Amino acid sequence: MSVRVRFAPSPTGFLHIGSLRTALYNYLFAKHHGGTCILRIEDTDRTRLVDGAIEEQISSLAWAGVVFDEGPHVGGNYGPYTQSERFDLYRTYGMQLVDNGTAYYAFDTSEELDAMRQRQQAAGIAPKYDRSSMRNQYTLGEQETARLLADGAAHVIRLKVPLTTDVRFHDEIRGDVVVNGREIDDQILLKSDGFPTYHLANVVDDHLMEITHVIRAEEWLPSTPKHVLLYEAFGWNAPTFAHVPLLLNPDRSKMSKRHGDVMVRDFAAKGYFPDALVNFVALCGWHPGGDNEKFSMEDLIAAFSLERVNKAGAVFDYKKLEWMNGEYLKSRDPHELATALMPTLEQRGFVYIEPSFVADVITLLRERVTFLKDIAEFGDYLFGDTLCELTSDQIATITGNESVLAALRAFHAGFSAATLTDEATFKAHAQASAEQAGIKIGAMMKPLRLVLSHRDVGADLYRTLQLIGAERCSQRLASFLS
RNA sequence: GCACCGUUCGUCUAGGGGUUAGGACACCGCUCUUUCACAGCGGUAACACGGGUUCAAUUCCCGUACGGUGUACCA
Repeated sequence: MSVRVRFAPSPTGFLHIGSLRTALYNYLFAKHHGGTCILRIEDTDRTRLVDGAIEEQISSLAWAGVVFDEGPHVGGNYGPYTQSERFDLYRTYGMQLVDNGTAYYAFDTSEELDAMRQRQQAAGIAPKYDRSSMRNQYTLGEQETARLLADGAAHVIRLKVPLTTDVRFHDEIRGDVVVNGREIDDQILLKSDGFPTYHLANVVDDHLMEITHVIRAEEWLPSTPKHVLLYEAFGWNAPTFAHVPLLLNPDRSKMSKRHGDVMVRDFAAKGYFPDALVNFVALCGWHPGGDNEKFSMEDLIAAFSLERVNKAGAVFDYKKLEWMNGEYLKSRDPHELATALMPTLEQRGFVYIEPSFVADVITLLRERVTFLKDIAEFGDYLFGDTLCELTSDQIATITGNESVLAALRAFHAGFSAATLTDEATFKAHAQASAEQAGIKIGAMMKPLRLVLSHRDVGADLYRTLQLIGAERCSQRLASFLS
């Protein structure tokens, strides 16, 4: 049987980084096994829908390289892939359970349910639907139930959980899990608005779409027994379950904003490379063994297995992610990077710049920054002639010492395009200029850098001057010295 | 509260009955260097605790502690 997995988000907002990882694991698992990866939209909570969320999530996923073989946007033989378009299906299947005695009608109002929970809390017992005292098919009797239904009374369908039998299932990551029936609530399957809850819709769709492996976040582990019960009630075989560990905040709670970016689009906007993010996030909770940490999508697909997914949650380390991004920045082809940087440069007003020049600048500066777009800022003195303001400290560094100024004048005086033909010539000229003013070459370099770039730090000066070009260097020296 | 899941350096992790417990990020130091970086070299730093089982346990079992998740007509 070929592998079929699904990623099933709710369109309630932007794509969360944790969701990306769950989607990624599904994708990797499917591709590793030559299987099918499906996108299904779980929009059964009509109150939480967010406009445009589906499109945003799909595009965030696509940005990261997670694409689907089936889904609302690409079609497939198991559609529709949006649950609201499968509305009638769930009622039909829900009724099937009522008919076979594994689910039942209940008529309680939310106030009555609240009161029940309060009573239970006061009595110190776990809040759970009390089938024997609430208003449902069993306490009301068949006749009254039929009458209420005929009157169109608001009602829900609840799962009839066996009172004391153990529910057991195997999780690929966690092993065998056993939960006693008395711990499991009579979950609502069909809400009074006619929509299914997650649990019903999820099980029905996973079965109908022939899902073989349910790979989802650990937060679903506690409700899995309900799903197992549902499969049994329908007489269906349950898929294989695999609950992946959570992504965590530094305080080890479930990852959320507050501690940093959590939406995939935030990472994209910040300038992370999609493959760096994917590489990093794949390694949060999974490791193929060995010392390698760089994995392309192809590598990940080849290496991925559920057996090597960890059990414990992983704190999301933004620092290490930055390092990872830097690694990608350093290993990428400069010409490709130049193309990617062009829009940013244009935004900053640097137009008519040769891509090959940009590539040279990237090669020169990329070891010093984390993000590609940082180069537009960090190398502004290379791209344009409007330099940032010098601080008073910086001015003092240059003009505070008469010898330094003398060295700069000497440097300027003998400076020409020929000075930059090779590094030795440049060095010799700088050396001579410093000596003439009676200072060491080291004492002149920083002031020289400041005059030409208005920055304290930067790349190797010889290469920097070369890229600025002899003419612009001369102009900058002249305008400062005058 | 109850249920479930988890616990190797600060963080991500490798490992696995006998190891100097390995790597990476971060941090510190050194080297290189006109600066900042990069790179190279080196360093600090971990098997939560208590019982078993065993010749031997960080590794297997059981408890405890701690943490997380769940406990909705949300997913």
